[in-house]
Amino acid sequence: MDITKKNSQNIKEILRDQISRQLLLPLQKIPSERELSELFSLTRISVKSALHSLEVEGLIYRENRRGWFVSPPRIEYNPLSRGHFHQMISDQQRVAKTLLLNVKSMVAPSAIATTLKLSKPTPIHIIERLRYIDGRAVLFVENCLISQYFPDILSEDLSQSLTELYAKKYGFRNSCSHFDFIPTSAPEHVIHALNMHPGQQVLKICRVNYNQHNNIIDCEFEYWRPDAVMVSINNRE
Amino acid sequence: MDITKKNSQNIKEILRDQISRQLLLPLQKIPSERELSELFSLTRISVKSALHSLEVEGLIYRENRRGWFVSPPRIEYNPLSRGHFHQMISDQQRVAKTLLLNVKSMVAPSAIATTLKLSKPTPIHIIERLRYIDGRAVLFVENCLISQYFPDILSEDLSQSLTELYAKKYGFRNSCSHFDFIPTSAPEHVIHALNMHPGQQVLKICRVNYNQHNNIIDCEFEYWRPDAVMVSINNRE
DNA sequence: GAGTGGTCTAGACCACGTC
DNA sequence: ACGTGGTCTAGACCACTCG
Repeated sequence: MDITKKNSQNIKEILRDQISRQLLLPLQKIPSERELSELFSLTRISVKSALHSLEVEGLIYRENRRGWFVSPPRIEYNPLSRGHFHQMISDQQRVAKTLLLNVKSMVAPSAIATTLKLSKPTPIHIIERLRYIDGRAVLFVENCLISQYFPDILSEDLSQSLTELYAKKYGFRNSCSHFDFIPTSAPEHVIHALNMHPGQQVLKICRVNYNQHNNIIDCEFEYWRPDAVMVSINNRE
Repeated sequence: MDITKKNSQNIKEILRDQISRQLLLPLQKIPSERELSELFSLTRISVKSALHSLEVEGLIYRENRRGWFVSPPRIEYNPLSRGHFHQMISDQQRVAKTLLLNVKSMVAPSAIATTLKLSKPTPIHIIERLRYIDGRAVLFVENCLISQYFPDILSEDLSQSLTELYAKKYGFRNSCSHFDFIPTSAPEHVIHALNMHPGQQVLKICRVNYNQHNNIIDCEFEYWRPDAVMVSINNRE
């Protein structure tokens, strides 16, 4: 009876249902907004709003101007475990890939200087990388290294695990890290690298690393597609 | 020149600016969508989309059909620290309040049975509470207690800290907890209690608690307004 | 060039909150 | 009773992706 009333609920239920029955599979494309609006006799604005709400739930995601797709299961991210990215992903029977985007050297701008607790102008390297799971770009990572601790690091292969490189090349062990997890939106260059659109939500993770002498040696900003991840922590006392 | 082109960027910048200059203060109401659409010569749909993107960023929030408001600073939530809710909030110079909404007793439904690792039908109590910071409802909490561990608990004051009550009345110490943090949307009754609208994002936290004998005694589902909180963790090794 | 989502207009009615 | 956001129509053009 109320079919005309709550059409946008309708389309949400049907898509949710098709996803849970696996008629639509992870990474698969959903029919276009125009097709859906014909199918359900809705305007594109209404369709868009329904899709948007499934996106927030984490069931589907967007690639900018490419279309809507079904989200794969979330990765469990455990900040207290030692493994690095590729190991974490393969432990969960998924395929990881890392792409080096960009390397910059500069004096730390004020936001980063604050995070690294620098009291005077200090040279840093910024390493920008893009990480894929099962071929999908889900994570943009920006590492900010205090240059003096890492002489000659730019000549290394920077698509490998940096934590491992720190240990092998410089003998640094991670004695302590601080993490912040913030649901927010991402800066322009991140949005672009992830094929997202300004105004979409990400999970931002700020991490500050201390070596065995309790010096801050670098910090890391991670921006995750919010449907791709959940944070999992075990607190033993 | 491009004023007609990117109006929705315009309104975003101006509101962002007014918020950062504190011309608009936390908890203060923003002019209505209709007023803004006149001010900026935009349709309400465009205004709504601009507001929505500031909402995702965490700068403003909505109360269902009441209007848009400026977000106060985020609370830092540290899952590894022992303090309970009221202490955590007052440590950050903010004012906490807890409201008991509802108490139910039932056999654990399957989703909760899974979380509590129950192998057979088991009676539980569900305690639903709403938590306020500075007068704003930001957190819906659902505690699921395995009844056999907590005889007669329903006669206690359930708006106090449950962790403390567990210790005082039953001698339980928390030996270990497991946390999951998930950006997603919330069930109907949660949305309603938080004055939110279906399809809005929340930060969902699932917590499972073990006592000193390593038994799971309860679990907790928290749903936070996503602009109200950041998760903060220190990992000492 | 065809198809996609992103943005936009100029209205309308509804459901709910507030007074 | 009035103001608020929530939903919706029926179009349009733009920016980008893909083959």
